[in-house]
Amino acid sequence: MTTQFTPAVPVRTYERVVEQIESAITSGTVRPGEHLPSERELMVQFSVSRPTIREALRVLQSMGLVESKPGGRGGPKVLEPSPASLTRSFATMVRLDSLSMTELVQFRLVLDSSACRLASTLHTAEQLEQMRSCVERMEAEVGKDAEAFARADMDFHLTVWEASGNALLAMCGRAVAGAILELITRQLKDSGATERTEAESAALDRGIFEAIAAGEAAEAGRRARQAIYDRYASILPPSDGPGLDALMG
Amino acid sequence: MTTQFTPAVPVRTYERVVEQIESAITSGTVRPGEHLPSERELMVQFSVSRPTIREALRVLQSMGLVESKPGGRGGPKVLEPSPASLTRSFATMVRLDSLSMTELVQFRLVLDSSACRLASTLHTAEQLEQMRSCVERMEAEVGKDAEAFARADMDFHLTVWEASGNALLAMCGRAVAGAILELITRQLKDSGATERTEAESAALDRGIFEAIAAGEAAEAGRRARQAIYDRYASILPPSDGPGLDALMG
DNA sequence: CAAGTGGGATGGTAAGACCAGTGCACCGAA
DNA sequence: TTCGGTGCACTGGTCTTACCATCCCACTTG
Repeated sequence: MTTQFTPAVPVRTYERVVEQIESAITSGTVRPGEHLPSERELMVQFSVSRPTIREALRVLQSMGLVESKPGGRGGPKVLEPSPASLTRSFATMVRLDSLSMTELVQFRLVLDSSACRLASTLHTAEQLEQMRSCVERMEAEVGKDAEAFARADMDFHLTVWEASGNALLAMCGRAVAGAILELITRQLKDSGATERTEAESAALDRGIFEAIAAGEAAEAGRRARQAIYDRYASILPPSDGPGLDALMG
Repeated sequence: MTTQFTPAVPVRTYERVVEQIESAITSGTVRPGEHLPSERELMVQFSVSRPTIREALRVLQSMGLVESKPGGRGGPKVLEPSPASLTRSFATMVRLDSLSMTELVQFRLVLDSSACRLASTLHTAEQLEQMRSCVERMEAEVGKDAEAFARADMDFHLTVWEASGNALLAMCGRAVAGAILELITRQLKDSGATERTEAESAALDRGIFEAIAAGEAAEAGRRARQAIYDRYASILPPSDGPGLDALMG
């Protein structure tokens, strides 16, 4: 025997509770909508104290797996799967990492063009109709209600992400678009100079829509890239140009 | 006055503690590597009891923001930003069936090919050397140490993501790769059938490396796409084919 | 039979205590 | 003087107990 002892890593009690409950949920032993035993019941079943149970429940809650409410008969409720936790993780990462505007725009360029390619072949008739509606709303609001225009713009992209059939792409797209929007509005409050590009934006989005409608994946991707580039390149430091250009070929 | 009372929503004490500490971290008041006050100190500063502080810390810990170890002078340590929490979210969602493996692979295909394109033009000499080293490590471990091979493989992609110059891309890439790896290895434990593709994987990665080294962005992206496709298409349900094919053009 | 009231269970929070591990400072030996 | 070991103080981990606010349900009462 070659002294193959495994390190005696200390394992937190509440972590084991988390593991067991988590696997009970993912394995379907308890289904969404059902209730776990109450804290007092769990502390008996796990042979641990209530604070330990509670710490475990807090972790599960922050993962979006369960929800605790007082009173309701029968303890913590198992929630429906939801992207809330992923969205939050993504958002905190974006906030935490002191990302540059260029990185955000670059990332969105990647996501958007891919989503458009996918949407070109995977869209449903209904989604296509919704895209058309959004584009028309944009065109109708050019130069009028800036907020309504922005909303229509966002709705268009939401629909595209939806139509890509990839929930991950959709979630990241929403998160990064939100982050960009936030930074932009903050930045604009300093510098002024807002609209005037509305007409161009609407035209770009219509171009994307038509490529998607025609099912021309490559063209849709190209137009999406170009749209992001045209819209945001001007607000990025010129020194960051290579980063964007590398993706434009 | 039009009866504009806001609902007296009960707010959990530990949630407020989480918020305050979280904003202290995201705002940079405390930096990664630094220590928060000890639990006993925090319970004085927040005027709450220790269990409340601990529940808040468990939540922050599950978000990957802090780490608690006994002894070390000065309380919980603030961690470097890491994709760990994102990785876990991905894996959990797939296990809960609210995300398919195909979506995960598709997402990685998008990220990987973009990262390779960027890396082709933005890489430093040092990073290039590191990539070469990883590829050679892979080739040396073919058919030998499976774990060392996997590590070299992962290191290669880590370097590529690093070289892309986009921290967001890198984080998401690491997260999705980690999730895929975790899910795959679990799946393999059930089905057996592992190696034999190691040689092919090494060859694919070498191809990517050479395209990056040559600065051929488009070719690097194409090869990265192909590599993901070849490696994972076989484990995905054939009905999900269109999703991947749409990106392969 | 309906409306209101009470009880009982739940989660939220607090206070106090003990244990095990860690790091540092101090002190003794080389 | 310097190196090494020992002890102490502090940390987090866990447990116990307790009290409060809330909520659901059943029972009582009109």
